[in-house]
Amino acid sequence: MTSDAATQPVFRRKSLHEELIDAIREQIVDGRLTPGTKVPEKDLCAQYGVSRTPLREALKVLATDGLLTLEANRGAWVSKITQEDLDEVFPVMGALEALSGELACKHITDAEIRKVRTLHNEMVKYYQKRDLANYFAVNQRIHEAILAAARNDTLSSQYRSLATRVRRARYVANMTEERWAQATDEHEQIMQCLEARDGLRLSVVLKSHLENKLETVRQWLKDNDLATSTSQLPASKTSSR
Amino acid sequence: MTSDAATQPVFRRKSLHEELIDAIREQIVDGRLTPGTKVPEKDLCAQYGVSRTPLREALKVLATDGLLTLEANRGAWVSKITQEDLDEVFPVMGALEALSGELACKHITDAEIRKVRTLHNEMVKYYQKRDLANYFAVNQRIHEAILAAARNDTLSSQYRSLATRVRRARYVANMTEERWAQATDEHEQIMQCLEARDGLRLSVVLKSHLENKLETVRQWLKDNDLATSTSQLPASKTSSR
DNA sequence: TTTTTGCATTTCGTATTCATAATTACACAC
DNA sequence: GTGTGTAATTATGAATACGAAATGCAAAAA
Repeated sequence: MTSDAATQPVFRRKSLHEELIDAIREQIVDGRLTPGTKVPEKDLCAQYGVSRTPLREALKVLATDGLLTLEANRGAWVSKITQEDLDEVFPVMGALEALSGELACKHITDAEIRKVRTLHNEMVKYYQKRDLANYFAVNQRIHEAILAAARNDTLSSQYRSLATRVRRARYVANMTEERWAQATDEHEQIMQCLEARDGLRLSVVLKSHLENKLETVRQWLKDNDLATSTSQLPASKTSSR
Repeated sequence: MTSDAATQPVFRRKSLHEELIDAIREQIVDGRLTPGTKVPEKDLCAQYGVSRTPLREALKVLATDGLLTLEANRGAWVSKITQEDLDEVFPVMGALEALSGELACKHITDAEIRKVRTLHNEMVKYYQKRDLANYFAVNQRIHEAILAAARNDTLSSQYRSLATRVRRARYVANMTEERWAQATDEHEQIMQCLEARDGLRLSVVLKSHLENKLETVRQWLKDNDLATSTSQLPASKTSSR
C-alpha cells in the first residue's frame, strides 16, 4: 500500500531504493515478512516492479538497522526476535526515552503539552473500552510527541530505529489486565511530569515504564516464541549490525 | 592500509561492499575525505578496483550512519560537522555512555577492572608527558573496555555509530591545560566508581564527563570551523537518517 | 539400506550497459 | 559586458548480464 509500481515516474521525489526501504520495513514490522524466513528477493522485485539493484541496496540498509541479517552468498533473512535481543534493546531504549523526557521538559511548548494531554485522554478512553489496537496507536503517538518535543533528530532516529526492531513483538503483545492498568497509570504520571516540566522525574518514570513494558513483552515471547516457531532456520547469529 | 585491492580474491571472507564500508568509513574519519566535499565515486572505484555497484551499496549504508548525505541525482557528500550536530549527538552519547557504565558495573569481572586500571595508569602517564595522540588512543580503549563490559551489543553498536560521527572533530580537538587536567581527574573518578562497582555514580560521572568533552569540542569548532571552511557547498541539510 | 560423490539448478555478488537527470559550456541577444 | 537559453557533456540511477557459490537430487558405492 505504501508504494505503487505504477506511480507516475515523472514526478518521483524519493529514489527507488528509499521507497523500497520504507515499503519493506513495513512488511517486516507488520508481519507480512515472517521472522526467521528468507527474504524473497525475486518476489519483491516482481512485487514492486523494480530490478535487483535498488532492492539489494535497500536490503543492505535494512540490515544495518538490524531488521535483516545478511549471509554471504546466501542472501537476506528476516531477523528473529529473541529473548536476548529484547533484553539488549529495551535498556537502550530506556536510556534514550529517559533522555527524551528530560529534553522534552526543557523545550516543549504549552501548546504541545495540551496536545499530548488530549492524546492522553483519548488513550484512556480506549483503555476503558478495552480497545487495544487504538490504545496502542495513540500510545505510540504520545511517545512520538514527547520525542518530537525533545528537539533532537539524532535522538529521534536512534530511538525509532530500535523501536522498529521490537515493534513486531510489541504489536501483538497482549497485556494482562493488571499490566494494562499499571501502564495507563504510568502514563498519567508521565503527563503530570510533563505538565510540571519535571524533567528529572519524567526520565525516571519513562525508564521504569519501559522496563515494565519489557516484562510484558518478555512474558508474551515466552508463550508465542518468535525465535523458534518459524520454519526456515538459517545458522544466523543475533543481529547487531 | 585497511584494504588492498589485490588481496587474494580466493579466500575473501567479507563481501566487497562490507570491506568498502569499513575502508571508506576510515577515510572519512581520518580526514582523507573532507567534510562538505563530494564523494568521488569514480576515484574510489579505481582506488579499490571495484565496480560502481558494491561501492554504491556501501555509500548507502554509510549514509544511514550519518557519515554521508545522499542527494537525489547529485550523488553522495561527506557530512559536515556542525555545531548543531554536536549539540544533538553528545547528549545521546551521554545517555548511552551512562547506561554503559551502569551495566558495566553489574557485569564487569575483576580481571577486566584490573585491565582498565592498567589502561588508566598508562593514560595518566601520557597525560604527564603531554602526549596527546597516545592519550587519546588509550582513552578510547578505556571507553571501549567499559562498553565491552556492559555486555550489550546493541548498546555498543549504537554508541560506536555516534562516536564515529563526531570522532573527526574529537580527534583534532586540542585541549586546554585545565580541561585536560579536569578530564584526567574525571577518569580517576571513573576508575574509582568502577572498582567500587558503583553503577549509579559511574553513570553520572560518565555523563558529565561527556558534557565537558562537548564543551571542549564546541570550543574547538568555534575556531576551526569544519562547517563552513571547506570548499564545495551542497544545499544539504543536517544529516540525521 | 545408508552414505557419499558428482552433476544440475538455483540464487547470489559483481560488472557492465543503458536511460535520464544535472551540470557545464557556449552562443546569441540585449 | 552581462544575462539567458540551448546544446554538449558528465554523472547518477536503474536494469541487465555474467561468473561463482551454494543447494538439492540422483546415482553409485559401501
